[in-house]
Amino acid sequence: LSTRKPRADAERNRARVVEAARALFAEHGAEVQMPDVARVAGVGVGTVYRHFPTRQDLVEAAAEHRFAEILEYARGLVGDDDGLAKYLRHVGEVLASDRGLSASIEAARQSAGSEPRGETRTLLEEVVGQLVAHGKAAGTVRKDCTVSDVYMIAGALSAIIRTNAGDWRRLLQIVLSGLSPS
Amino acid sequence: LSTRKPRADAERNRARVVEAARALFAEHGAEVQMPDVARVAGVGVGTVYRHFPTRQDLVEAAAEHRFAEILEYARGLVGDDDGLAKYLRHVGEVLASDRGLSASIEAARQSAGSEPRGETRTLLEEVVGQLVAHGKAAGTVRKDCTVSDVYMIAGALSAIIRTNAGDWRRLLQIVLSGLSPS
DNA sequence: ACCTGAACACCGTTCAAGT
DNA sequence: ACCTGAACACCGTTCAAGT
Repeated sequence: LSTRKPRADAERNRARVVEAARALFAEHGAEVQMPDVARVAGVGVGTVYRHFPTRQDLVEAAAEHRFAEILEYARGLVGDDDGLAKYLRHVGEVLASDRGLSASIEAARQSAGSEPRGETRTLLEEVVGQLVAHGKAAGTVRKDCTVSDVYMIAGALSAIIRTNAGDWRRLLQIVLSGLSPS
Repeated sequence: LSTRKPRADAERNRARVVEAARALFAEHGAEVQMPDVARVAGVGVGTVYRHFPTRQDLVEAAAEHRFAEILEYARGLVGDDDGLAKYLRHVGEVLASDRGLSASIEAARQSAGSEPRGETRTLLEEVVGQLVAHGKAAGTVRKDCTVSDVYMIAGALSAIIRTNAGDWRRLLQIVLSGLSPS
């Protein structure tokens, strides 16, 4: 795709839309409406749709910095024997603090066939693989644990947090116990 | 509330609506529309709303027989040392075979403060309590396991199944391992 | 090139009119 | 007493007109 210099005001508007979306989704979750985002961003609805063809695209863009944040944290855990446990706890914390994020994760999965598209997600998968591998070597993680398991568990935590279906820390505790070598 | 004999056609219509809803929700999941239910049931939309004030009420009514089915199965597990594991596996099977059911469970949780209202759900809670207690006595279940844990796990399975976020049998395996005595 | 916001489409829900 | 379905409300998305 040919990406030529966008006009200055277009870029500014795009940034404003993402910023408004971040704030609104984090506080109110997925029920935020597009006209609201436009109003808070100070642009017309059409502008929102120009930059993000669908609501889902906006939700994902608003969640992107959270993934970057999580990736950063995960990198700091490489080499830690309890890295996987700490990683999942951190994911839980972030999800619990940003109501829009779990909606984003879920919705992204609904649409895409095989989910993690985007630079950040690919890198994240790599780092999580290292955390799993290190845990196995250190004897803190079961030999049959996979990166897919970790994704699925993050999805489960996300669902429990989003629907308020219970104490996510308790679920994490159970799951981590299940992932430890017998 | 005063419940006086409803008219015969009203009762017949109600049954038709539930029957149509069961079939449609099970096959197409939560995206089924109210006018579709009305059409398949052979009644007007207004009639659907007369019997079920809100879409959610209809979804729950359509899911009721599944809960009854699960309760029945759970009763047969009382006294089985692996009752809890078998119970959760069965819940997974049912959820995987009825796309509307997990939507129902999730949505019910969204609305109600403390979820399990209705006769069946109360009885179910009782039986699950017995399964947990028996497992502890038999040494197949951790001492700190609670009925809430079991509900939360069912919720997690439901979410994974509904969003196609992974292999629910694998999640079940991990969680059961986590609930076994160390 | 990009922006705006009125208009459209879709679907849950209501209610005036019928039997 | 209950049923019907046209009409309303709401919200995601589009597009004709503007700059």
